[in-house]
Amino acid sequence: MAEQAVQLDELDARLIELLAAEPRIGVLELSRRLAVARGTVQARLDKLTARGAIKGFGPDVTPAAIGFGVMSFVTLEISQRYGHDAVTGHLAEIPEVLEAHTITGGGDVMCRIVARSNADLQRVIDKIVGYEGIRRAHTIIALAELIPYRTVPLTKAAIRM
Amino acid sequence: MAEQAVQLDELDARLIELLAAEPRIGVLELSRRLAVARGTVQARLDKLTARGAIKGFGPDVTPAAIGFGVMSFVTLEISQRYGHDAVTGHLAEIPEVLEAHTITGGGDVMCRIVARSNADLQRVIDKIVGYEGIRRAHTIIALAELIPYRTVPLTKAAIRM
DNA sequence: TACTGATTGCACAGAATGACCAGCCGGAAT
DNA sequence: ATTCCGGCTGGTCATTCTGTGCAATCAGTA
Repeated sequence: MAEQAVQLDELDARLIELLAAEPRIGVLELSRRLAVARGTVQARLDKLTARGAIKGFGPDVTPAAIGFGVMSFVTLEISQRYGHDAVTGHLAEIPEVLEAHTITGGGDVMCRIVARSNADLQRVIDKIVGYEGIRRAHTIIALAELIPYRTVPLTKAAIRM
Repeated sequence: MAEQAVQLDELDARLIELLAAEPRIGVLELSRRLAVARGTVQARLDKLTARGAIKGFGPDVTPAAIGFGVMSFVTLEISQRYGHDAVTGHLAEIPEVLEAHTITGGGDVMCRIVARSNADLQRVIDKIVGYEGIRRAHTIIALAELIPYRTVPLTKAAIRM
């Protein structure tokens, strides 16, 4: 967690934006589009990835496109006796759990779940709550995606701190 | 939204897994690791991206690493008079809004918000609710990331439908 | 002025890419 | 059984990109 907040400049932001728009283009092409030397692009990219600003370039899998059309947010209430670690271990074993966070407020853990259908969602939730450490689950189904996950606007907002 | 659920096979799953683990390796290296012909890897990748199973290979920006260390889920209650479109437009203009979904249950819209600090979160929320179409906001702050966003386990679960 | 860090332009060898093609294989249809 | 077909293989080709190193330039700072 030793992440020092990286201060981006305008070139970094444009670099990320370009990369987000056309991820398969290489360093050379990037340097041409940005009108800077190739070495500069390489240095910037190395720095951004080294400092953690760019985690990676993983393939963005669309769950809906591989059969998991139902997405939902599930809030869990966990027994105090069981630590978060145990619950995390349990959730990590369920592939339909895409992410999980501890949260403030009524619930203790918020996780994002996908399933093949509403009926299948029931199965997944049963799998989640079928663990002693979890007392109850509150399910919210996502009906439509208004804004798909994005970070490009954020990088632009980050250039002058 | 013409996404036909793509049926993955075991090679697809291994391909995605490898790509997720080491995103910068090329097609040739992939073919070596998977012990298949290079053309096969190219064909598979083309098919997966063409059918939408892989949305892209965008740079995964870590908001926390560029100064936005606070993450939260905000549930919005919107006025019925204003359509979702108007609200979407408003939210889309706020860079700190990383994604948004319409949902079932008490709220109407769930969105993911980041901010530089708790104080800054207040500013962002004010910006969100400073719009007529939005009546109130319910904020849940994410304290710790138990499971970072992942899809690899899901691809494995998808191979036999 | 001297120093440091970043950027530039250039060069090189090695490697990967996209594009082909002929051959092979298993399953499905005839 | 025979034919057809899609997918996979292994190979080649010219082109392009990558990683690397280097000297020179430039801006900001000590």
